[in-house]
Amino acid sequence: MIAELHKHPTTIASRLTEELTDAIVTGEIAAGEKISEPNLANRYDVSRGPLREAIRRLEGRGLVRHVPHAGVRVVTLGLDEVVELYAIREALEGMAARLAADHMSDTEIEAVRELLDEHEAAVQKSEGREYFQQEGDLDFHYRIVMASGNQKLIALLCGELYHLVRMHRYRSSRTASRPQRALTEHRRILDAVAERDGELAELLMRRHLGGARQSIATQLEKPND
Amino acid sequence: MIAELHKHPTTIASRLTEELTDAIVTGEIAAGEKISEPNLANRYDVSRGPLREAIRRLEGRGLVRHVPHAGVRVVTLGLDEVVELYAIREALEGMAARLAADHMSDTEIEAVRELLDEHEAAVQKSEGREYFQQEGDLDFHYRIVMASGNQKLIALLCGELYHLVRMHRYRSSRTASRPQRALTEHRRILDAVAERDGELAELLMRRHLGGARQSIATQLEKPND
DNA sequence: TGCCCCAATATTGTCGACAATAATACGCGT
DNA sequence: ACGCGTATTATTGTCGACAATATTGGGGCA
Repeated sequence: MIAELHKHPTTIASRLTEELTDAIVTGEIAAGEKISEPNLANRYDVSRGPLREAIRRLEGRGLVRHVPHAGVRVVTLGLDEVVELYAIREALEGMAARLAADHMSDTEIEAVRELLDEHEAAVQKSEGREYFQQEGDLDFHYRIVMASGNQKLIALLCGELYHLVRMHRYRSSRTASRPQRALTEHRRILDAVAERDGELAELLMRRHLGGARQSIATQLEKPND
Repeated sequence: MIAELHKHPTTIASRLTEELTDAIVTGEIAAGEKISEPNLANRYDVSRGPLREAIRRLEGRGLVRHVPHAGVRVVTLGLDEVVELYAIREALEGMAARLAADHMSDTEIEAVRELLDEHEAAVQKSEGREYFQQEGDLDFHYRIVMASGNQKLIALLCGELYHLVRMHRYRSSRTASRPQRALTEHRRILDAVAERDGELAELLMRRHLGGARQSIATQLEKPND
């Protein structure tokens, strides 16, 4: 988010798309909230034209739901839907890990290793600061997916699904992060990638995400809160 | 496409989205072609406003690619990209088949069985009419995915990926359809679903799609055409 | 009193015109 | 004659106003 002071003369609709995406993910615009076009238009000081185009893109990212002549609402993202999301991550990122074992360069592997070291330090220092760990978790997954080499897969995960994952994390912040355990699993996955063992990498990634999914599914059972 | 004479007062942008999707998929609008807004606007006799919104949605479906201030182009869909696509289908539809084994109702299973019978008859009667078989193939996959019960999965496959698959099929029509073999594999998958054997259903689906992927990947090697 | 129909209001959908950027073509200089 | 800078043109991006639809509130009737 530090960039964008590049030279590229970006368009209002593009800028709005990112701003609104961030606003929805962080909860600045509440889940389930009805989006009023005139409202948002002068809130972001833009015309309705670019705003509507940005909204159409949010629609494609699955962040809002649109019904003709009735407006758009931010998705609610119930726990069951998050479970669905994690099931898909299991399949897709398992595949990504397998491919990454073949495509990831040695230097990139080393870079991710250092990234995990930073996460380790961050976790040990600030015990309760789960927020950073959460974002750090996605950082790792992001790297693995990028290394898969499958462009469509990258677009799917980074362009749509990860936004929803982040959205869920901002909502239920204190839910079973278990940073130490996650970190260990990340290291194991990376080790498998480094050894070019795609099968193992996939297995470990699926287990990693499957565990997270079950953890969420468990909360779903409980009356909770 | 027979519908739409329902009562629902649909919007121009929505109608355009479907029309343009179909036009791109069938090749009426050529792959790689630059889309001119004024051109298409009076070609479909609409204003540029709804047209732009429809284009944004096509963008989300991965059918066109947009660069600011330079317009949008229809995606090219090289063979390597199709291979990427099938790799994703392998992961996602494998998962769908496993879930379908748990969720598909007996009556729905029977319905799909009849669908396959129709396909069988169609294949045997009109030998060379591959087109129908191609669409029929997606019909089967569509049913399995719908039965998975995972809404996000359904949206991903039916809302984005299948359009691209159909697009590829319209381009390279006569490429190794092997309808008889595909039909047999479909039956085996459905049998596994009927026996509630999710693991086997997933395995068979992955093999089914993996075979198709390798078939395409082979064409990729050859100098071809 | 409660329900239904109708009018008033607000919001979404659509349009045509204007502004900004990129592509093109022409002319000038070397 | 060739290349480059500039003017022209066309296309994309943006805006404000109008039309169509849904929602809300009020009034009448059973």
